[in-house]
Amino acid sequence: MSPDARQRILDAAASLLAESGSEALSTRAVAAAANIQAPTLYRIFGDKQGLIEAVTAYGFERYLADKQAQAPTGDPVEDLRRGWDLHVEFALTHPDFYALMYGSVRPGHQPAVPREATGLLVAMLERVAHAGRLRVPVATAAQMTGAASVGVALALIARPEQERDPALSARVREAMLDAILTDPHPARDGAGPARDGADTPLAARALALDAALAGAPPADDAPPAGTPVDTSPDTSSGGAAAAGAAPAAGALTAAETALLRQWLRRLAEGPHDSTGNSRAVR
Amino acid sequence: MSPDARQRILDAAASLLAESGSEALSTRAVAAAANIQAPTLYRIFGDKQGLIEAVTAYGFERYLADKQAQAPTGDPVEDLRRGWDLHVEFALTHPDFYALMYGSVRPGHQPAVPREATGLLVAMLERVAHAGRLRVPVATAAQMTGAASVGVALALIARPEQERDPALSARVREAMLDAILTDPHPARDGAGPARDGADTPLAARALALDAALAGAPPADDAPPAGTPVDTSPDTSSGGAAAAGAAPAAGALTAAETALLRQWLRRLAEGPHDSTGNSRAVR
DNA sequence: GCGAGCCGTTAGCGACGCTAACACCAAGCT
DNA sequence: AGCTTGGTGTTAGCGTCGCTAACGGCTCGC
Repeated sequence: MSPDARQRILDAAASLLAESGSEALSTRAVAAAANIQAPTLYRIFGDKQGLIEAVTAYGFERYLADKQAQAPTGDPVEDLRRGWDLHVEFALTHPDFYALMYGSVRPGHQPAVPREATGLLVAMLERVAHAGRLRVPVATAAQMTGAASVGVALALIARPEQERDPALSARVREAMLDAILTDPHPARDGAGPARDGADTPLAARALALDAALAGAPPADDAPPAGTPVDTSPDTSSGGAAAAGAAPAAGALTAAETALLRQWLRRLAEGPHDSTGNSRAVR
Repeated sequence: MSPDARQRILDAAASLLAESGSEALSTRAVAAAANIQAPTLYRIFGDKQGLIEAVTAYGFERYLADKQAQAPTGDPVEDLRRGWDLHVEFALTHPDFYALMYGSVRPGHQPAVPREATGLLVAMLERVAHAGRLRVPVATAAQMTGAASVGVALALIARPEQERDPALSARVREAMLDAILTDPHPARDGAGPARDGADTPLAARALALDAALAGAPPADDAPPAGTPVDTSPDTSSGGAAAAGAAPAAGALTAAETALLRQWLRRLAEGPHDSTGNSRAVR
């Protein structure tokens, strides 16, 4: 009677969500639409949150599979731009999915899809760093661009369609790129302030070396399943560098490489960290 | 028996929300805590969404009343900075309130508190524009900074407390200010970009960084004391650069810098593979 | 005095997330 | 073959939720 109940449930939930919004996504309605009973749903997904995470991940991956083929450009910065635009485009074309993924925040915990998307973002940024174009550490750039892009997407889908400023996303995107990249962009409106300080080459060089020490940039199609995403800013402390993954720096030991990379990131951060709260990097 | 039922309900709902999170905010629990019956609650607030908007507005205004006295500085840009920080600080000190205000997005409609907060933001930006410091329209700047600050606050709330990067907010804030403000920093002598190639091998990168470090005198052990404090972190650093002596590697001590440079030279002449640095990691 | 409107209370409706308990059925073991 | 075993489907129901109809007592203008 039911060849693949899980898939039927996911399809039913996805169409129910796309058509009637997240408020209509009840377990009863999904079970009725998938023509199964409630206990089967709970046996497969555990509880409603498990269903939600599964259906959001399902929709997200289906969208990525459609669009990911266009990703690889030669320029990693351009890839980063396209990643931003893809993110916002997904939010606008599937607002209910996006609201469920990013727009339902519970203070303690982060669901699965944003973490997965952060992995893709980190992979993109590692390629950018490998090209010597990043002037902040990859983790910092990932946090900044991730937070800003989510904020833009939520702001866009929160207001009615005709009130949305279509240029908002690109403006914030370029502002963030200006903040994390080294080079001034070649061809945009010439009003760019061209404010690369004399310190940026040092930071860029440190980060480029750090990226090289981390190993080759991840391949285009392979999402870094194994690469640890060091969310904590000051961390790593050897976990990444020392444990597995010894990079090609044969001249240094693993412990030395770990300490070296730590220093490189401190170099890239600059002499002092902004803001009154100077407890950023101890 | 009930001098002011509305106020009692609001207080009960606020404490219930602050203590037990948004999931415990049921109309039944609020009614029981306020010692009233369900129909009274619905007569006053209409439905649960009305209660939520009222209680979030209540908490937000109470917070604003506490902090708003410190607002007026002479500099409107500094006021804008404080407004940003106030926003993020509110999100971090009252995460459940904030999650209810900004973190529960329904694709069509925007609740009351964000609209009210946007009004304050627009007022601040109008003063900035009046001072001639804005280079984009006020509405544009409001959308950009509003979206980015909400994204930052939600990103900070979403992850556990010890994983939060305390500098993230300031970094994104300054990036947005750089994007919407006219440049107050005097243009410096623009040393050439001195970019290194896209795929420089590891040795070249090590040497490039070593050369950059050679220009900087080894920093003394107290970096922040001597360096002039600049409010704008990323961009400027004009004080340090204008001091002549190059981008001080203030993040590292003299001994660390020495050992770092030693390692860099070992990296440069070490047995790195001739095939290029494409060593797969995972 | 007296109808009119306001307010609190009781009781309950329909829907929700979730689960115990049982029926069935194919597969493996003695 | 007989029996156990484990997975699957089904029924029925528990406790809670948001929300509301209906009633009774209250004050108040007339």
